[in-house]
Amino acid sequence: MSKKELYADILLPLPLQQNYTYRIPPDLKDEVEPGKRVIVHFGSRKFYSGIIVKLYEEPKKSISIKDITEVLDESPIATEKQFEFWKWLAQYYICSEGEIMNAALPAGLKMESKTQYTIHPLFDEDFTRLDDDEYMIAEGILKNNILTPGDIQAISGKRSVQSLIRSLVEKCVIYPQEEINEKYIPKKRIFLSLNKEYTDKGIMNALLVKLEKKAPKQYRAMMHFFNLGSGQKEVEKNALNKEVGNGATKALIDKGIFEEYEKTISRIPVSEETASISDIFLSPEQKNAFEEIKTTFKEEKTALLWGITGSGKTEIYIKLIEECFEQGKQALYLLPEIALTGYMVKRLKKYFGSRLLVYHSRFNMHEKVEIWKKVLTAKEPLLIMGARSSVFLPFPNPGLIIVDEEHDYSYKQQDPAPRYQARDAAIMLAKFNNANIILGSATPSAESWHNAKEGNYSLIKLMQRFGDAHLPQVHIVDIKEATIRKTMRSYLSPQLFGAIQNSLNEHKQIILFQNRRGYSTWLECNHCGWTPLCKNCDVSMTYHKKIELLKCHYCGYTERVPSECPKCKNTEIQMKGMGTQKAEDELGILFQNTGIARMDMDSARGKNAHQALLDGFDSGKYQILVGTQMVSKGLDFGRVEVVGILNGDNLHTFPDFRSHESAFQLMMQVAGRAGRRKNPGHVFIQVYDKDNPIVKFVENYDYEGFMEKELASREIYQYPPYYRLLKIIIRHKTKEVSLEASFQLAKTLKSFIPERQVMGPVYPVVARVKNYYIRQILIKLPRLNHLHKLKKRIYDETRLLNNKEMFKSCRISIDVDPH
DNA sequence: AGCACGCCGACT
DNA sequence: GTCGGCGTGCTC
Repeated sequence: MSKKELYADILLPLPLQQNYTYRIPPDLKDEVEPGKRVIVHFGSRKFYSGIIVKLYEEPKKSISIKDITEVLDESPIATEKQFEFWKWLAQYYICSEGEIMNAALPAGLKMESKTQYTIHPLFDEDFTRLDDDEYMIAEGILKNNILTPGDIQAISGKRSVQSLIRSLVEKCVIYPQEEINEKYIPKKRIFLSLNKEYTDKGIMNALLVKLEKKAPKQYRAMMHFFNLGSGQKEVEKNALNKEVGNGATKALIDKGIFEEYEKTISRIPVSEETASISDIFLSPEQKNAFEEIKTTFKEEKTALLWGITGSGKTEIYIKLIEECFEQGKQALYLLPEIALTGYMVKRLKKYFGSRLLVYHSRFNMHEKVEIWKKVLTAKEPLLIMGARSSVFLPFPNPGLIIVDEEHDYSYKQQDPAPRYQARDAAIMLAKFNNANIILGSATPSAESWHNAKEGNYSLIKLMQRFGDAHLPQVHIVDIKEATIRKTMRSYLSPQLFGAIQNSLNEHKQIILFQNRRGYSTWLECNHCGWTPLCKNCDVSMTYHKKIELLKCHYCGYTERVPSECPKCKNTEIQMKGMGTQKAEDELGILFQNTGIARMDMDSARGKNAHQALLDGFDSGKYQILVGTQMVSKGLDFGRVEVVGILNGDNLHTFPDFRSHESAFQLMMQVAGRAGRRKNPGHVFIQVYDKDNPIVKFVENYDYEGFMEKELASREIYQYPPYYRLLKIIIRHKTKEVSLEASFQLAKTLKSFIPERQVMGPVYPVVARVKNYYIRQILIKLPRLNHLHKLKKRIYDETRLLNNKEMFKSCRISIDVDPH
């Protein structure tokens, strides 16, 4: 062991621009290792858990270096490979490594100290020198021994308690203390096993004979023990109690027949494989695709699997996973978040059983930590099905990455940094690990399609529907005409109405798509045209019938519905536009005695609500399902024959360069829900503009035709995939400052970026959110290799602007490859 | 991110 | 004149 001092660079889960150096005290020298978590003192009082990224003997020139307080882990919880990956992501998405780590680690592995107050050791219980508030706190601390800042706030009833706390500490009443606790708690259960002397068969038999006569309950307990344990030598105490009651179990423990002990158990559910992969037979087309994909992998290229809905992509994935398993490696199967709740997981569980782990946001932190650790220590093949954040799992040896529904925008993280695109991150992850990667979609993104056309990816096609299934027929319905002719029934054209009616008569099911949630989109005064707007944001409020409130979909602010127009005192306020709630209501009137379910962010909230809705639909409890985008993903119902898109003209709330692409993808996706089994389905797209070119492409299932046209316009207008985008968002509490800051920044940017590539500054579509005025600048960058330098320059310019006196309180964020 | 310090307006 | 608001800078 070297006598030199040892130092470590610690990565903290905070948006800090650099790592911080700590000294390793001699007694911890043997415990430290890159990848292990440590507790460090950071700032004036707080303790945090950080990760050791590097150890070295020469200290950096720094004024003061603190010691590491504690080493948390016995073995590393992150790998050096991950550090590389994080570093690349931080650089690419212009954020700090701390922010990446924050997104990567499950909450259970991150710790932060909490301040608590105890009785001051010098407290003399002299209350006369205290004022009223101080007196109450002193009483409280004597009663409870420990108070949190929240307790102090509650007792005093004050909003701000800092000065109160300061004076109490000065007067030796309370004493601050930092408490840091491991958040992850292993799940422990009490188990019972036979005491050694009873493992002898003769003794056990004698005991059983005795118990059978004298203590029938205990005899039953013994029998259950052998049953429940099913050959195992131990059984969970609770399980036995449930069968025979506490008394018998206790008696057997007291007699010394059972030994009682605590054991950590896993939260990861165990499941059996119920189907064999060798029973999957690929069609000639699938077989072909499978071989093409393997050739692609040999060439170390990314595979793009373009397969129409129902063409059997999943079977190919399963076969690929099997091959990955044969090499003893892990496979990652990425899916959009909501697709993970459904049947996809169930379907793969059949083949992979306990070798399949699921990872998404609805798992609690304890479960996530266990999955993290299981992946980290995986020596055997594992399949992880997960949402975007699962690209951060600590795979020791990933062999295959599947990005299904590759075009889905939910792969891009929007708001808190890091604003990463998980599909792109997955490609990088594969590169870092020499893993195979396949992107799959029925409607590949413009980016991936372009990459395939350029030869960067290999394109593999699946153009036939599996089995006897046919593609549903698409009907474009002109509701402008129907409205003039007054043949509309609520929001349904006669064609769609008739189809629903027929379908119901034949006991089939219907899915309707409406891309707005809430009841009506906005309210409007009949006389003066006044519309209620959110007081914090520049958007109109949406009426939600169930809660009878107006709600802002941006900040969540709610308001009562006005009984009269505040402008002209008119009491006739009309509801305009339709949301899913209204659609549900009106359908209920049109189709009485019909089960109607609504699926949107409001109805599918909570851990099980989404699944309950789907189960209800699957079991036939509901005949009609009406919903937002949620109904377009990962649903597979055999009895759906009719799919209706109520308003095919404006699927997108905002016009942006991607709105055509996403409208096309969305309609194709929704259409794919119909006729997934033997019966041909029908898709009705209601439009006001029957010449809408996107709808025409959908009608003919002409993906290639659409993409050709779309890419041509992207090239002309310099949008992705031909150019990269960088969106700079400037926010400030006052309008003028946000204006001036954005002008100055745009001017600076134009000094080193060609002027026509700097768009703006402009107001975004919603120019004020949560009382912040927003401006944005869009930068278009040619697809060159040396973008890191340019990005750095752009970032530096934003920092420079931020440092100017006038713009100190501007919040500037950069979104790389925005959506 | 959290916290301390410091500078301005509304109260005793 | 103080209290408490927020804006600013720093954290190994």
